[in-house]
Amino acid sequence: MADVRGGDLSRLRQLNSLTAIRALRKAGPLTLSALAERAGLSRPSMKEVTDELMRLGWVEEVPPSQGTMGRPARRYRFRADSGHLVGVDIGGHNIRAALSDLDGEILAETRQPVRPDAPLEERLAAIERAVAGCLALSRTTVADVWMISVGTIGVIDVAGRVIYSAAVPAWRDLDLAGELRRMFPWQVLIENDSRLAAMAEARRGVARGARDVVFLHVGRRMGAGLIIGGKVHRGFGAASGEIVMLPEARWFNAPEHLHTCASVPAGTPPEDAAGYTLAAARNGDPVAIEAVERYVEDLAVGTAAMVLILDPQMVVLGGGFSRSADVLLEPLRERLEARCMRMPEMRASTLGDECVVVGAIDYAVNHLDDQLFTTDNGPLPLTR
Amino acid sequence: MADVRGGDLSRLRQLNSLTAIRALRKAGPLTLSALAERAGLSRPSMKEVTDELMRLGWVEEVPPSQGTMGRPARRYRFRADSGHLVGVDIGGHNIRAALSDLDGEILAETRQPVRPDAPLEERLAAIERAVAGCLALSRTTVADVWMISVGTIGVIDVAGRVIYSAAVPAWRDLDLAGELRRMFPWQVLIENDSRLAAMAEARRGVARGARDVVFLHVGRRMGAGLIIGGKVHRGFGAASGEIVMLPEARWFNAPEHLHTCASVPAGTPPEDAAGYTLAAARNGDPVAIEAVERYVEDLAVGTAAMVLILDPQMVVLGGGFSRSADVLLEPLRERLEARCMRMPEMRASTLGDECVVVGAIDYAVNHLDDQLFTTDNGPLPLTR
DNA sequence: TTGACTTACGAAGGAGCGCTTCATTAGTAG
DNA sequence: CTACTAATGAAGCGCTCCTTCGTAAGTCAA
Repeated sequence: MADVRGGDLSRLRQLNSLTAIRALRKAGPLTLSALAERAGLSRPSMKEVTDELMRLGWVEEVPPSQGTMGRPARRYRFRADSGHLVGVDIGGHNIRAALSDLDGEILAETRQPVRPDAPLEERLAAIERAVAGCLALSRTTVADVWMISVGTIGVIDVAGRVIYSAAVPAWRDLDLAGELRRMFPWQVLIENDSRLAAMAEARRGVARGARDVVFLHVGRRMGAGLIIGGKVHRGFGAASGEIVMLPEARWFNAPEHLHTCASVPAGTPPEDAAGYTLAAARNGDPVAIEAVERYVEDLAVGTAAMVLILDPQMVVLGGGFSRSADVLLEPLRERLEARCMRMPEMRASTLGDECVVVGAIDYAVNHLDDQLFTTDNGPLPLTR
Repeated sequence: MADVRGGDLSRLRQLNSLTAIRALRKAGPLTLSALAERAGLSRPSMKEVTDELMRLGWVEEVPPSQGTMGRPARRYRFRADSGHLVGVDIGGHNIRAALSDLDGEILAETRQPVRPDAPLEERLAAIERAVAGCLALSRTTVADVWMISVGTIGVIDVAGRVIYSAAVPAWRDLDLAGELRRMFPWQVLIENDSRLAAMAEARRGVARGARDVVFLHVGRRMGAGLIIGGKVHRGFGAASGEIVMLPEARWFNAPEHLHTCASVPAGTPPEDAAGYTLAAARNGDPVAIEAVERYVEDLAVGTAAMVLILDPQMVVLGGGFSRSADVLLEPLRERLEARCMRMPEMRASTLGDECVVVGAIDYAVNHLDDQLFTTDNGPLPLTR
């Protein structure tokens, strides 16, 4: 409804160009006839459209497919390499970066370890190194990149300023968007990491195709990301998904059950304790099993709140502990069934550690699509 | 993004027609020049567009405004009366109906009392009487109406079947949409009453203009309605907003604090007890004040869950008890401030008892707008 | 009442975009 | 080598919007 606007003939051409681009992005290389049919245009018209798109660098010809009847048809494909996107995951211990083409196809990935208590400069330098590494790996220059999309823990306000970050002390009150704009001459997007992970699941993970998704980040810290109507739901102050802050939802202290389980041998480093408990539960250790049960019991309360409030199509279990989804998913389902009106589908994430970087890329692709296909902004967003 | 599609010249005209309609709906009667400017068209083109719209019955001329410089300009207005919408609120004790024009301007309203335990036939007959009354009052015929939009308590599935309704026994498992289609030859919409009330607040009430709104239905029964991105959020199985089902959210039994307050004289009918307590608290009765405090304490938990999860722009306090918002709103705000990361604006509903009927109308208008302005469906949705 | 000024109207001519049609071309199948 | 298939490219048409310009219908001031 927002993007109905009138205009002259050139607008029609713009619309048809975008339709063509979209069809090519979705369905790979297409012949002129196929493209024309999909877009509802005649072939001669579509020819002009593709000619223009080729001139502008959005589309290129590929060799015709062989072995077909009749004269071989030209085929066109979207030039996903006419621009590039960078995704970054700023975690406590690691900074991951990835570079992708405009389709979100990942072309290079790097990782830079960083101490959680590293001062600001060190952390920013690590980001710069990670991104530079990606560019070098894929032989891409700064000018080839259009957008950088960053995910980080904590609450980031609408302007890209870090409001709150329990895990990374140096991060608090930082104008992250400003820093990034200083470092890179690209459009800057910033989002909370749980929301980006949710995005990744909804676009290429186990929740592909679902419009309303609740993503549970279960790990040493708890978090949640919401996809509503196929889009990241940030909330008015970019503070959505913070159910962990509500004591009655019992998320905040839930991981304690796993960390302090009596089965864990003394001297286990704290970051390994939960993993140990989960493994022990898998192997039948009754003490560990009980700890996991208490954990899931708490986890279920906050999760039920989200399910009851939103009635999502799917709940995805992600985050560090989701490697133990075999021990967690079934008990969680049982407890939710007792609490919820309508049970959503429940699945475990399969994307692993790259899930936030990948989500950052997907978020950028989504953003780009909006810019391209929301016909409001600007004349026509085609470049050379 | 979903509604970018190519097309020929007629599509451009369609786009421009819709733009004109939208401008006229939003900004009242406009001259040709004003209209052309808003739509970004030249005057001659806009003239043709309006000519066509007048031929089709969507638009009509009004007398030119006087006292202006230069030759008086023709003015056009959207003919909101070229179609009508019916809204119905099926409550436990009352059935309300309203008839509006396409702008949602209410032209007639009726109310039919009905016993909560009335059998199905009686209830359906009351609906029919209420609607017929509206038509008679406004001298509208069945053929003038396009759509009926119904709000009712309980959970209604996506197909319009009542899944669950604690308050109205006869309602359970009813194919309400089917019944309504049998009764009226109109397009049928069904929604939960809390969601419709939320819609009313977001379109014409205290939350006007807000995109993300949490509406609290506080009364003898508790409920919630969500507006996300300016639209009613139903959830995948139309079961959103049911936080009352979660014991830990402490909504379900919250009204008990008001009903069983020691200040209430013996013999007070149960439906008046809460009102009595709230009034007593307003007058400074310490026992009642304490009961209200306990009530708000519980109310705040479920509300905080919604605010933390969604981070809405605004929370609206509605439902029967919202008449006592002066006693409730401030304490609720205090408790939320202690729990939430970012405080949403908080307001009390002002729409009163008609809020659900009005919301039903607004929902229908919204739906109509979607049909009109989502350029996908059908050729061009213009009628005579 | 008249003349200057302002603003809208309506008709004419032109440009851009998409459509249909048809002869031509480049393959495969027998 | 011929028949068949399917895409190509050019020509001509119609629709929608644009610009331009002379005309019409008001207000304002003398």
